[in-house]
Amino acid sequence: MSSQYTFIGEYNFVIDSKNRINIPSVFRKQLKKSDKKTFVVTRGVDSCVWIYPLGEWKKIEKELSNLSSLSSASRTFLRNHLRHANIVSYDDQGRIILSKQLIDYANISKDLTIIGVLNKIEIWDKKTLISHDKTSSVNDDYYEELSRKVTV
Amino acid sequence: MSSQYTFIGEYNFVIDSKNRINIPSVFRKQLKKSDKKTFVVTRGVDSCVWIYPLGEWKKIEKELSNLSSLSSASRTFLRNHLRHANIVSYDDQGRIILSKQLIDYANISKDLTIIGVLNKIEIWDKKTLISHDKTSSVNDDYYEELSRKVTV
DNA sequence: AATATAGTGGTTAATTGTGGGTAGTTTTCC
DNA sequence: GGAAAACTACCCACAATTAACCACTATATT
Repeated sequence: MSSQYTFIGEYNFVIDSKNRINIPSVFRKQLKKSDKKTFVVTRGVDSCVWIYPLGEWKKIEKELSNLSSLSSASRTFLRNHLRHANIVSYDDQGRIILSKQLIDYANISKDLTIIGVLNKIEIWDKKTLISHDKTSSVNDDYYEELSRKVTV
Repeated sequence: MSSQYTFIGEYNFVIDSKNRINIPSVFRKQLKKSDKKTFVVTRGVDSCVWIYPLGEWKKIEKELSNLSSLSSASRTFLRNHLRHANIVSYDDQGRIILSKQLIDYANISKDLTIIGVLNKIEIWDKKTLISHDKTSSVNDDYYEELSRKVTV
């Protein structure tokens, strides 16, 4: 499964009093018409928020839709992976609204760091990311991410 | 078979004294003209209520009747859940009426949690879901296999 | 210098979720 | 059968949230 998106780089932004966050314009420009200015926002594996362009999310959905509701483990898996996701479109200024649940989950207060990770975008609370960087082995994270993308 | 619906996310609502529950507007907006503001409501396999858009339900009926890939035991199992289905339309405020049988089955009192699961919507009693979350096995082998396979 | 773009902050208007009323219909029970 | 109760299908109302605009500043571009 290959992606046409190449989100890379790191940007510092803020969240405003209405829980709006700006998606960097360089990322927005990569969206296709079929994405309809829409992202799917959900929990990341670490304490961050993951953002997918709609079309990229649809690929994930396709995989998920093969799971049978007859299996109890499948049902639980589906629920747990879908319940934290939101569909959001960005406004004329390029901002999306982040749900309170995700703000809590990612420990977001004011200053954010937005990171492009190929086919998805990560939103981190700035301080949380700094302390996460300190406590986690950079190499482990890097290879873990790679293992998901590349089959060597 | 993939669906055109993308029901995802978790929402907290209440049921009122007339057994009306609101369908989240983000879900309602996805309905097509051919669905005629109508859902099919039935027993979920867990202690919850499953809701399908009318058009989606018709697909399921069709599959059920001619899917030979399912064992006869599976078909019987599914049928026993789906036979409790009833057709409901939502009112001008976006609410449907839930039957007493389904309210009893899903153990619904007042606070609800509504979860989008791709092509269907689950209605849970809030407390029931919380205790279900605790007892559901997310650590069995199959669940872990799913986590590895599906890159969310 | 003038123009355009990006990020941030507000204001206003529309939508959403929830509660209730009522007239008509169906069901229940004696 | 007929009265009482329960249930529908439409209404209206309203607070709170959300979406749609407008405005300002700073940086980049021509």
